[in-house]
Amino acid sequence: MRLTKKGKYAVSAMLDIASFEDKKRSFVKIQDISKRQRIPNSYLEQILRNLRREGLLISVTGPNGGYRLSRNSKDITIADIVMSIEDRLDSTECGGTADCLLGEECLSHSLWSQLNEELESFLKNKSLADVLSKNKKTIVKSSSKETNNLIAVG
Amino acid sequence: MRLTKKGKYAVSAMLDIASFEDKKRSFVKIQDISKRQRIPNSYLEQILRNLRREGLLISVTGPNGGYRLSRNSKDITIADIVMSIEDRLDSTECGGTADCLLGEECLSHSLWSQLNEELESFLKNKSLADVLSKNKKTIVKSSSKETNNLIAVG
DNA sequence: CATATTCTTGACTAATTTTGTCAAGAAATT
DNA sequence: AATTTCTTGACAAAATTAGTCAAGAATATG
Repeated sequence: MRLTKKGKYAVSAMLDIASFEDKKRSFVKIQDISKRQRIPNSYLEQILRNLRREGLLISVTGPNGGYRLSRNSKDITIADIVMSIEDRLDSTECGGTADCLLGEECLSHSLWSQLNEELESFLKNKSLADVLSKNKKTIVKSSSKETNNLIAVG
Repeated sequence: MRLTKKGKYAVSAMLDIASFEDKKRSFVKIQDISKRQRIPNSYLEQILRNLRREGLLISVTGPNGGYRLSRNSKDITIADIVMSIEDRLDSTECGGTADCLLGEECLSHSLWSQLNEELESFLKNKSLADVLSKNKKTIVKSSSKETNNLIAVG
Protein backbone atom coordinates (compact mmCIF):
# COMPACT_ATOMS: atom_id res chain seq x y z
CA MET A 1 0.00 0.00 0.00
CA ARG A 2 2.86 2.27 0.44
CA LEU A 3 1.56 3.95 3.47
CA THR A 4 4.26 6.55 3.32
CA LYS A 5 5.00 9.63 5.32
CA LYS A 6 3.06 11.57 2.76
CA GLY A 7 -0.08 9.59 3.40
CA LYS A 8 0.38 9.86 7.08
CA TYR A 9 0.90 13.59 6.84
CA ALA A 10 -2.29 13.82 4.84
CA VAL A 11 -4.27 12.07 7.52
CA SER A 12 -2.77 14.21 10.25
CA ALA A 13 -3.56 17.34 8.31
CA MET A 14 -7.12 16.27 7.71
CA LEU A 15 -7.60 15.44 11.36
CA ASP A 16 -6.22 18.83 12.24
CA ILE A 17 -8.64 20.55 9.91
CA ALA A 18 -11.49 18.38 11.06
CA SER A 19 -10.92 19.41 14.63
CA PHE A 20 -11.95 22.95 13.68
CA GLU A 21 -15.09 21.78 12.02
CA ASP A 22 -17.45 23.31 14.55
CA LYS A 23 -16.27 26.82 14.04
CA LYS A 24 -18.46 27.75 11.13
CA ARG A 25 -16.96 29.84 8.39
CA SER A 26 -13.51 29.48 9.81
CA PHE A 27 -10.69 28.27 7.61
CA VAL A 28 -7.50 26.62 8.71
CA LYS A 29 -4.21 27.90 7.33
CA ILE A 30 -1.42 25.82 5.90
CA GLN A 31 1.08 27.49 8.15
CA ASP A 32 -0.84 26.62 11.26
CA ILE A 33 -1.29 23.02 10.28
CA SER A 34 2.35 22.87 9.40
CA LYS A 35 3.36 24.04 12.83
CA ARG A 36 0.93 21.99 14.83
CA GLN A 37 1.53 18.78 12.98
CA ARG A 38 5.17 19.41 12.21
CA ILE A 39 4.82 18.93 8.52
CA PRO A 40 7.19 20.86 6.27
CA ASN A 41 5.21 23.78 4.96
CA SER A 42 5.95 23.42 1.30
CA TYR A 43 5.44 19.71 1.34
CA LEU A 44 2.11 20.24 2.97
CA GLU A 45 1.10 22.58 0.18
CA GLN A 46 1.61 19.79 -2.22
CA ILE A 47 -0.41 17.40 -0.14
CA LEU A 48 -3.34 19.70 0.42
CA ARG A 49 -3.36 20.35 -3.27
CA ASN A 50 -4.13 16.71 -3.88
CA LEU A 51 -6.76 16.54 -1.21
CA ARG A 52 -8.45 19.52 -2.72
CA ARG A 53 -8.33 18.12 -6.21
CA GLU A 54 -10.00 15.00 -4.94
CA GLY A 55 -12.75 17.10 -3.49
CA LEU A 56 -12.02 16.47 0.16
CA LEU A 57 -11.14 20.05 0.95
CA ILE A 58 -12.42 23.47 0.07
CA SER A 59 -10.02 26.38 0.00
CA VAL A 60 -10.28 30.13 0.04
CA THR A 61 -7.47 32.50 -0.83
CA GLY A 62 -6.66 35.71 0.91
CA PRO A 63 -6.76 36.97 4.46
CA ASN A 64 -8.67 34.65 6.78
CA GLY A 65 -8.57 32.13 4.02
CA GLY A 66 -7.39 28.58 4.31
CA TYR A 67 -8.95 25.16 4.17
CA ARG A 68 -11.95 23.38 5.50
CA LEU A 69 -13.53 20.01 4.94
CA SER A 70 -15.76 19.75 1.92
CA ARG A 71 -18.19 17.59 3.85
CA ASN A 72 -18.89 16.44 7.34
CA SER A 73 -16.05 14.68 9.11
CA LYS A 74 -18.36 11.71 9.49
CA ASP A 75 -18.45 11.38 5.74
CA ILE A 76 -14.76 11.40 5.01
CA THR A 77 -12.97 8.14 5.55
CA ILE A 78 -9.31 7.48 6.07
CA ALA A 79 -9.45 5.46 2.88
CA ASP A 80 -10.63 8.53 0.99
CA ILE A 81 -7.58 10.36 2.17
CA VAL A 82 -5.00 7.69 1.67
CA MET A 83 -6.29 6.90 -1.78
CA SER A 84 -6.05 10.54 -2.79
CA ILE A 85 -2.45 10.65 -1.84
CA GLU A 86 -0.77 7.36 -2.46
CA ASP A 87 -1.16 7.28 -6.16
CA ARG A 88 0.27 3.94 -7.06
CA LEU A 89 -2.27 1.64 -8.53
CA ASP A 90 0.84 -0.27 -9.15
CA SER A 91 -0.35 -3.58 -10.45
CA THR A 92 2.86 -3.48 -12.42
CA GLU A 93 4.29 -6.90 -12.23
CA CYS A 94 1.25 -8.99 -12.82
CA GLY A 95 -1.38 -6.51 -13.84
CA GLY A 96 -4.40 -8.55 -14.78
CA THR A 97 -4.32 -12.30 -14.92
CA ALA A 98 -2.51 -12.48 -18.21
CA ASP A 99 1.11 -12.99 -17.33
CA CYS A 100 0.44 -14.67 -14.07
CA LEU A 101 2.19 -17.96 -13.50
CA LEU A 102 -0.38 -20.65 -13.10
CA GLY A 103 0.85 -22.34 -9.97
CA GLU A 104 2.12 -20.75 -6.81
CA GLU A 105 2.34 -17.28 -8.21
CA CYS A 106 -1.37 -17.01 -8.70
CA LEU A 107 -1.81 -18.34 -5.24
CA SER A 108 0.19 -15.67 -3.62
CA HIS A 109 -1.80 -13.20 -5.63
CA SER A 110 -5.06 -14.22 -4.12
CA LEU A 111 -3.35 -13.86 -0.80
CA TRP A 112 -2.39 -10.28 -1.48
CA SER A 113 -5.80 -9.54 -2.83
CA GLN A 114 -7.34 -10.69 0.39
CA LEU A 115 -4.93 -8.56 2.30
CA ASN A 116 -5.96 -5.61 0.21
CA GLU A 117 -9.58 -6.16 0.90
CA GLU A 118 -8.90 -6.45 4.56
CA LEU A 119 -7.05 -3.18 4.71
CA GLU A 120 -9.36 -1.39 2.45
CA SER A 121 -12.37 -2.26 4.51
CA PHE A 122 -10.55 -1.23 7.64
CA LEU A 123 -9.75 2.16 6.24
CA LYS A 124 -13.13 2.62 4.67
CA ASN A 125 -14.79 2.04 7.98
CA LYS A 126 -12.97 4.78 9.81
CA SER A 127 -14.13 8.31 9.34
CA LEU A 128 -12.27 11.37 10.52
CA ALA A 129 -14.97 11.79 13.12
CA ASP A 130 -14.43 8.25 14.37
CA VAL A 131 -10.76 8.82 14.86
CA LEU A 132 -11.22 12.16 16.55
CA SER A 133 -13.84 10.97 18.99
CA LYS A 134 -11.83 7.91 19.89
CA ASN A 135 -8.91 10.15 20.59
CA LYS A 136 -10.76 12.30 23.05
CA LYS A 137 -11.56 9.30 25.16
CA THR A 138 -8.07 7.90 25.29
CA ILE A 139 -6.06 11.05 25.17
CA VAL A 140 -4.20 10.33 28.38
CA LYS A 141 -3.81 6.64 28.03
CA SER A 142 -1.71 6.60 24.86
CA SER A 143 0.08 3.29 25.27
CA SER A 144 3.74 3.27 26.07
CA LYS A 145 6.08 1.44 23.76
CA GLU A 146 5.49 1.22 20.07
CA THR A 147 5.57 -2.49 19.30
CA ASN A 148 7.84 -3.72 16.59
CA ASN A 149 5.42 -3.06 13.88
CA LEU A 150 5.05 -5.16 10.83
CA ILE A 151 3.98 -2.05 9.09
CA ALA A 152 6.03 1.04 9.24
CA VAL A 153 3.91 3.85 10.42
CA GLY A 154 6.28 6.30 11.97
CA MET B 1 4.28 -1.98 5.72
CA ARG B 2 6.50 -1.89 2.84
CA LEU B 3 5.19 -4.99 1.30
CA THR B 4 7.70 -4.78 -1.48
CA LYS B 5 8.56 -7.01 -4.37
CA LYS B 6 11.19 -8.54 -2.18
CA GLY B 7 8.64 -9.67 0.35
CA LYS B 8 6.38 -10.91 -2.32
CA TYR B 9 9.23 -12.83 -3.91
CA ALA B 10 9.99 -14.36 -0.56
CA VAL B 11 6.47 -15.61 -0.16
CA SER B 12 6.40 -17.00 -3.66
CA ALA B 13 9.68 -18.77 -3.10
CA MET B 14 8.50 -20.25 0.15
CA LEU B 15 5.29 -21.45 -1.43
CA ASP B 16 7.32 -23.00 -4.19
CA ILE B 17 9.53 -24.82 -1.74
CA ALA B 18 6.56 -25.81 0.37
CA SER B 19 4.93 -27.45 -2.60
CA PHE B 20 7.76 -30.00 -2.62
CA GLU B 21 7.36 -30.76 1.04
CA ASP B 22 6.07 -34.30 0.56
CA LYS B 23 9.12 -35.52 -1.28
CA LYS B 24 11.23 -36.43 1.69
CA ARG B 25 14.91 -35.69 1.53
CA SER B 26 14.55 -33.70 -1.63
CA PHE B 27 15.90 -30.19 -1.80
CA VAL B 28 14.79 -27.42 -4.08
CA LYS B 29 17.41 -25.48 -6.01
CA ILE B 30 17.63 -21.74 -6.29
CA GLN B 31 17.82 -21.97 -10.05
CA ASP B 32 14.61 -23.91 -10.28
CA ILE B 33 12.70 -21.57 -8.01
CA SER B 34 14.11 -18.68 -9.95
CA LYS B 35 12.77 -20.06 -13.21
CA ARG B 36 9.42 -21.17 -11.96
CA GLN B 37 8.66 -18.01 -10.04
CA ARG B 38 10.51 -15.69 -12.35
CA ILE B 39 12.64 -14.19 -9.66
CA PRO B 40 16.09 -12.95 -10.66
CA ASN B 41 18.51 -15.63 -9.58
CA SER B 42 20.98 -13.48 -7.73
CA TYR B 43 18.30 -11.51 -6.00
CA LEU B 44 16.73 -14.73 -4.88
CA GLU B 45 20.02 -15.83 -3.35
CA GLN B 46 19.90 -12.79 -1.18
CA ILE B 47 16.33 -13.43 -0.16
CA LEU B 48 16.80 -17.09 0.69
CA ARG B 49 19.80 -16.11 2.71
CA ASN B 50 17.55 -14.09 4.98
CA LEU B 51 14.95 -16.77 5.25
CA ARG B 52 17.62 -19.23 6.23
CA ARG B 53 19.11 -16.92 8.81
CA GLU B 54 15.71 -16.57 10.36
CA GLY B 55 15.47 -20.31 10.59
CA LEU B 56 12.70 -20.81 8.10
CA LEU B 57 14.78 -22.78 5.65
CA ILE B 58 17.42 -25.45 5.79
CA SER B 59 20.01 -25.64 3.10
CA VAL B 60 22.48 -28.19 1.84
CA THR B 61 25.38 -27.45 -0.45
CA GLY B 62 26.61 -29.59 -3.28
CA PRO B 63 24.97 -31.80 -5.86
CA ASN B 64 21.34 -32.53 -5.09
CA GLY B 65 21.53 -29.82 -2.53
CA GLY B 66 19.20 -26.90 -2.19
CA TYR B 67 16.58 -25.74 0.24
CA ARG B 68 13.72 -27.16 2.20
CA LEU B 69 11.44 -25.87 4.92
CA SER B 70 12.79 -26.06 8.40
CA ARG B 71 9.40 -27.08 9.71
CA ASN B 72 6.01 -28.16 8.54
CA SER B 73 4.29 -25.79 6.13
CA LYS B 74 1.45 -25.63 8.60
CA ASP B 75 3.80 -24.06 11.07
CA ILE B 76 5.22 -21.29 8.94
CA THR B 77 3.07 -18.23 8.60
CA ILE B 78 3.16 -15.55 5.99
CA ALA B 79 3.97 -13.16 8.78
CA ASP B 80 7.07 -15.17 9.61
CA ILE B 81 8.24 -14.72 6.06
CA VAL B 82 7.39 -11.10 5.58
CA MET B 83 8.95 -10.16 8.87
CA SER B 84 12.18 -11.92 7.95
CA ILE B 85 12.46 -9.93 4.81
CA GLU B 86 11.07 -6.48 5.29
CA ASP B 87 13.49 -5.33 7.85
CA ARG B 88 12.29 -1.88 8.66
CA LEU B 89 11.21 -1.50 12.19
CA ASP B 90 11.06 2.04 11.10
CA SER B 91 9.47 3.84 13.98
CA THR B 92 11.58 6.72 12.82
CA GLU B 93 9.39 9.71 13.00
CA CYS B 94 7.72 9.17 16.30
CA GLY B 95 9.51 6.25 17.84
CA GLY B 96 8.14 5.88 21.30
CA THR B 97 5.77 8.36 22.79
CA ALA B 98 8.36 10.94 23.55
CA ASP B 99 8.24 13.35 20.67
CA CYS B 100 4.68 12.65 19.79
CA LEU B 101 2.43 15.67 19.54
CA LEU B 102 -0.30 15.42 22.07
CA GLY B 103 -3.31 16.17 19.95
CA GLU B 104 -4.12 14.87 16.51
CA GLU B 105 -0.76 13.38 15.90
CA CYS B 106 -1.12 10.86 18.65
CA LEU B 107 -4.53 10.10 17.38
CA SER B 108 -3.38 9.18 13.98
CA HIS B 109 -0.80 7.04 15.66
CA SER B 110 -3.33 4.93 17.39
CA LEU B 111 -4.99 4.60 14.04
CA TRP B 112 -1.85 3.21 12.42
CA SER B 113 -1.25 0.98 15.36
CA GLN B 114 -4.64 -0.55 14.92
CA LEU B 115 -3.96 -1.01 11.27
CA ASN B 116 -0.78 -2.80 12.14
CA GLU B 117 -2.52 -5.13 14.46
CA GLU B 118 -5.13 -5.87 11.87
CA LEU B 119 -2.59 -6.75 9.26
CA GLU B 120 -0.35 -8.59 11.55
CA SER B 121 -3.09 -10.85 12.73
CA PHE B 122 -4.16 -11.46 9.19
CA LEU B 123 -0.68 -12.54 8.18
CA LYS B 124 -0.10 -14.51 11.32
CA ASN B 125 -3.19 -16.53 10.70
CA LYS B 126 -2.17 -17.73 7.28
CA SER B 127 0.26 -20.57 7.04
CA LEU B 128 1.97 -21.70 3.88
CA ALA B 129 -0.20 -24.79 4.01
CA ASP B 130 -3.33 -22.66 4.21
CA VAL B 131 -2.40 -20.73 1.14
CA LEU B 132 -1.42 -23.80 -0.81
CA SER B 133 -4.55 -25.74 -0.03
CA LYS B 134 -6.79 -22.84 -0.83
CA ASN B 135 -5.04 -22.56 -4.13
CA LYS B 136 -5.73 -26.12 -5.13
CA LYS B 137 -9.42 -25.58 -4.73
CA THR B 138 -9.62 -22.42 -6.71
CA ILE B 139 -6.91 -23.02 -9.22
CA VAL B 140 -9.20 -22.52 -12.19
CA LYS B 141 -11.34 -19.82 -10.80
CA SER B 142 -8.63 -17.17 -10.31
CA SER B 143 -10.72 -14.03 -10.48
CA SER B 144 -10.44 -11.83 -13.50
CA LYS B 145 -9.53 -8.21 -13.03
CA GLU B 146 -7.22 -7.06 -10.35
CA THR B 147 -9.14 -4.35 -8.55
CA ASN B 148 -7.56 -0.99 -8.08
CA ASN B 149 -5.74 -1.97 -5.01
CA LEU B 150 -5.12 0.28 -2.14
CA ILE B 151 -2.07 -1.73 -1.48
CA ALA B 152 0.41 -2.32 -4.17
CA VAL B 153 0.98 -5.99 -4.52
CA GLY B 154 2.17 -6.47 -8.02
C1' DC C 1 -7.03 51.29 -5.12
C1' DA C 2 -3.03 49.54 -2.52
C1' DT C 3 -1.51 46.23 0.47
C1' DA C 4 -1.10 42.26 2.99
C1' DT C 5 -2.52 37.61 3.32
C1' DT C 6 -3.00 33.09 1.72
C1' DC C 7 -3.58 29.65 -1.58
C1' DT C 8 -1.73 27.60 -6.48
C1' DT C 9 1.26 25.77 -9.65
C1' DG C 10 4.93 23.53 -11.79
C1' DA C 11 9.37 22.26 -12.06
C1' DC C 12 13.24 20.97 -9.68
C1' DT C 13 16.56 18.59 -6.29
C1' DA C 14 18.12 15.57 -2.61
C1' DA C 15 17.75 11.60 0.10
C1' DT C 16 16.44 7.09 0.72
C1' DT C 17 14.95 2.60 -0.60
C1' DT C 18 14.47 -1.01 -3.56
C1' DT C 19 16.07 -3.91 -6.88
C1' DG C 20 19.41 -6.23 -8.68
C1' DT C 21 24.47 -7.80 -9.93
C1' DC C 22 28.90 -9.95 -9.42
C1' DA C 23 32.88 -12.51 -8.22
C1' DA C 24 35.39 -15.30 -5.23
C1' DG C 25 34.77 -18.86 -2.05
C1' DA C 26 33.22 -22.97 0.71
C1' DA C 27 30.80 -27.44 1.19
C1' DA C 28 29.27 -31.75 -0.45
C1' DT C 29 28.80 -35.53 -3.77
C1' DT C 30 30.47 -38.75 -7.02
C1' DA D 1 39.55 -34.05 -8.93
C1' DA D 2 35.64 -32.19 -10.82
C1' DT D 3 31.10 -30.64 -10.60
C1' DT D 4 27.25 -28.85 -8.36
C1' DT D 5 25.16 -25.81 -5.35
C1' DC D 6 24.91 -22.70 -1.65
C1' DT D 7 27.38 -18.30 0.84
C1' DT D 8 29.05 -13.92 1.40
C1' DG D 9 29.84 -9.20 1.04
C1' DA D 10 30.27 -5.32 -1.41
C1' DC D 11 28.72 -2.79 -5.10
C1' DA D 12 25.65 -0.28 -8.72
C1' DA D 13 21.44 1.15 -10.99
C1' DA D 14 16.76 2.37 -10.86
C1' DA D 15 12.83 3.99 -8.70
C1' DT D 16 10.40 6.31 -5.16
C1' DT D 17 9.78 9.48 -1.57
C1' DA D 18 10.56 13.64 0.56
C1' DG D 19 11.07 18.12 0.29
C1' DT D 20 12.14 23.00 -1.88
C1' DC D 21 11.37 27.20 -4.37
C1' DA D 22 9.82 31.09 -6.81
C1' DA D 23 6.53 33.48 -9.34
C1' DG D 24 1.74 34.12 -9.57
C1' DA D 25 -3.32 34.59 -8.67
C1' DA D 26 -7.25 35.49 -5.59
C1' DT D 27 -9.45 37.87 -1.81
C1' DA D 28 -10.27 40.89 2.15
C1' DT D 29 -9.70 45.28 4.31
C1' DG D 30 -8.97 50.02 5.02
